Amino acid sequence: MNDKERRSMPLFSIGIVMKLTELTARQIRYYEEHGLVFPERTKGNQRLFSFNDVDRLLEIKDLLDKGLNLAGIKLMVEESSKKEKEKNVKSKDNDLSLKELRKILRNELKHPDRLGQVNLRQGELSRFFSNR
Amino acid sequence: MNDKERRSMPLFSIGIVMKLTELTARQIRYYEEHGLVFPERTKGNQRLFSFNDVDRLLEIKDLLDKGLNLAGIKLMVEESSKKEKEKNVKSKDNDLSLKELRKILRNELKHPDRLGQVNLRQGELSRFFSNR
DNA sequence: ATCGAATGTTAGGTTTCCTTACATGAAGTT
DNA sequence: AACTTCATGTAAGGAAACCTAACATTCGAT
Repeated sequence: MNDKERRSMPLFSIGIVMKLTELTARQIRYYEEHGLVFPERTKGNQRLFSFNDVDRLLEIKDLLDKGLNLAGIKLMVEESSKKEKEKNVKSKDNDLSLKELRKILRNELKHPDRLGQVNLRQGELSRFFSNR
Repeated sequence: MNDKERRSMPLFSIGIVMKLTELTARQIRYYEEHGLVFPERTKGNQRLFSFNDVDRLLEIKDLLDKGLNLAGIKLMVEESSKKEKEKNVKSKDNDLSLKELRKILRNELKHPDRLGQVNLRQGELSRFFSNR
């Protein structure tokens, strides 16, 4: 499993995504309805979002805050997705990066500090897991 | 938000964790009952697992496969958690690592390849997000 | 004043998860 | 062989989270 797969893996329920993005369920569904995100579904038809999806939602939120309307945002996110794709084509395989990554990720903790409901600060997850 | 927080963040429903770990719900709950993992809970009392929790479950599964019983496993995972903690104490703050991480994570994809149900290969997530 | 875009809200139904309790298979004990 | 114990399966009843569809509201633009 490489980075690409990892980031497109359906992991999060809509409830979690709400907390991560501080968007309402209504908003998220509305954006999907208008072709801005494409979460997977469980067998029971419930939405499952990937890191990429969350990234995209954060980007959407960002643009909304800046006054864009959905039509404009749609163009923007499609655009930035294309760019990413190109980058991907040009960039080498990421198995090497993975090794580095592991090396970097050599620190650990133990007891979750009872964070409970972390409201992700705008763009934090995005910046980490994504690449705009 | 640093790496540590990110990894202890309650994100995954038990359903997802089942797929990630290939453990049954019964098993996961049983391990919790016996003090091997400590997932958070939603307001409605549903379990929410972090990356660390998933890591730990993968480690447990590993040890089970090797014939250990829960008592032994409990000792092991407690041990390895302690080690992680020590490492953490010694290691510098990871905001620097974060910068490197971002640099490394400069590749993207677009359309999830309809993976649907990825059964995480044993230890893959673990190796990526954790550090044993 | 009207319209459309974005979001809120509500209702009814389905899926997922919860706990509790009892059942079962495999291993070890007596 | 009968008994235990451990790890897991399974079933029941209920609660939480999610679903779609429909209607309501807000607000900026015409």
